[in-house]
Amino acid sequence: MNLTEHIAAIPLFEGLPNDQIEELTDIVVDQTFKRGQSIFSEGDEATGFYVVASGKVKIYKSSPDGKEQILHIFGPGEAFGEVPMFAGAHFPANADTLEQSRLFFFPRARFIDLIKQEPMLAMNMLGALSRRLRMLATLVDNLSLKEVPGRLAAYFLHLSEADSGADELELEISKGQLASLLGTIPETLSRILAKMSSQGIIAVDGKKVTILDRELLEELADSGKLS
Amino acid sequence: MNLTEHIAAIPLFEGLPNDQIEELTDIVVDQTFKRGQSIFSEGDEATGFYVVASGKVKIYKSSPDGKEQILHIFGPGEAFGEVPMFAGAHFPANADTLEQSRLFFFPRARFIDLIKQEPMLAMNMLGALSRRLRMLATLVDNLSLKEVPGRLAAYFLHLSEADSGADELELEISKGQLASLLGTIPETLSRILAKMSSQGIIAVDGKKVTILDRELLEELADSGKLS
DNA sequence: CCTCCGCCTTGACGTACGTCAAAAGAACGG
DNA sequence: CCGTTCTTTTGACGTACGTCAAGGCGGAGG
Repeated sequence: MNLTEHIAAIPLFEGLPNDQIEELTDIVVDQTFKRGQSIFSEGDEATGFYVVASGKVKIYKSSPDGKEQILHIFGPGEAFGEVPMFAGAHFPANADTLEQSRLFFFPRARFIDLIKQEPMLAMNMLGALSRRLRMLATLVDNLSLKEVPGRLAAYFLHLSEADSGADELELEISKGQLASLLGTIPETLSRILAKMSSQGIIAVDGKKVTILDRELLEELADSGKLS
Repeated sequence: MNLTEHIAAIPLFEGLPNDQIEELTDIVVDQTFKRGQSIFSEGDEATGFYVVASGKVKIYKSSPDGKEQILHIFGPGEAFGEVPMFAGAHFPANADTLEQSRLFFFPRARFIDLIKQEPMLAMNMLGALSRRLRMLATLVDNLSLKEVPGRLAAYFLHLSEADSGADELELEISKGQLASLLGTIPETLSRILAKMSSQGIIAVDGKKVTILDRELLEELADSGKLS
């Protein structure tokens, strides 16, 4: 698979005419990052945005005392860092790789030119941002209206859905990362996993989680309590 | 001021050629809502989006047991409800008026046609969504990394900035609403306001808040503690 | 095979904040 | 001017979850 084919396969660029894909290929910068590397930090000037070709990237905010809240985790085909392209010149959060990753970088000015020419591209970008907004809205919802067991239950159900309703889930991130994504800390997550196991709602084996009682899990996700 | 002038004054439509403004005027629906009325609810099918002409609107999520978390409060000139236009067919949150409000409604299909013709409109929409995304990101940040006093301090500083650094602030929403916006409850907010007053950081008189010690307030906003 | 070093788990403990309850102001209509 | 209702305040109390600290466990490397 050559570069042009990679680009054409990115969902964000779906439905674009071939000459636009070519133009994108012309302006893209192909970059490789090692595991745990910083891609950009909050406040950095944004000169363009990224698409994940392979690997995983976390977007997060961190507090002065080192705690961090993960906002998103992006995998292959997903774009990040577009916000400052349209809203301002600096990144509103940090981005690190979670594993070795290949990223496509699109420089700001040349990309904006393309958008202005191609309405389809603009529509795709609008769609991407809207979905992002929707995810953040549910994150806020979870953080403020549910306690940790509820968030965790919702997360498992979300994973299950993404895997067409499967009962066996594979965590793709470490439990520490998961804790940060849920707005808590590893210790708390660990305790809750133990509790949910002991109640027969799920079974945990390393990174493999099996849903045993979907009913209870759903109840929990709807703000039910773990007794 | 006639309808066309109103429309032309909306930031979202800034820089559009006159014929596009005319087209917008053709498709807009002018609506009036009383205080406390529901505009749409989470899950409702979205047939278009809104712009606030006058009044105030809150966007919020609510939990089964009646608690609510406000995501945004929009005033004159601001748009809301665009997300499902691009990401799906239903609204991801609820919208209620906070006071009597006049809203412009733009039907989905006809508006999308306009976007496809006019890149400037697309760019404006992208800018609006990006700014929204940025706000939500800081909300998540605050909710998970700061305790309530820190969030409140950050909110006051934000208000002050919006008023070019003034020390006298006017709360435009009730304290109950403010509590919900900060992800807490009126009781807690009340106690913290009392504490901040007694420490001479601020003075509170009804809806008027005066910043007495900006230094301390900034320290607090950066995750400092209230002793 | 053993050691080192992340990651995960478990326990004891403190506290910020939510809940429940009651009362005092404000706001509003008759 | 007074009842009704909503908002805000204050107090007593419970608890989910964060902090601190000490092991277990498994992989990587010598």
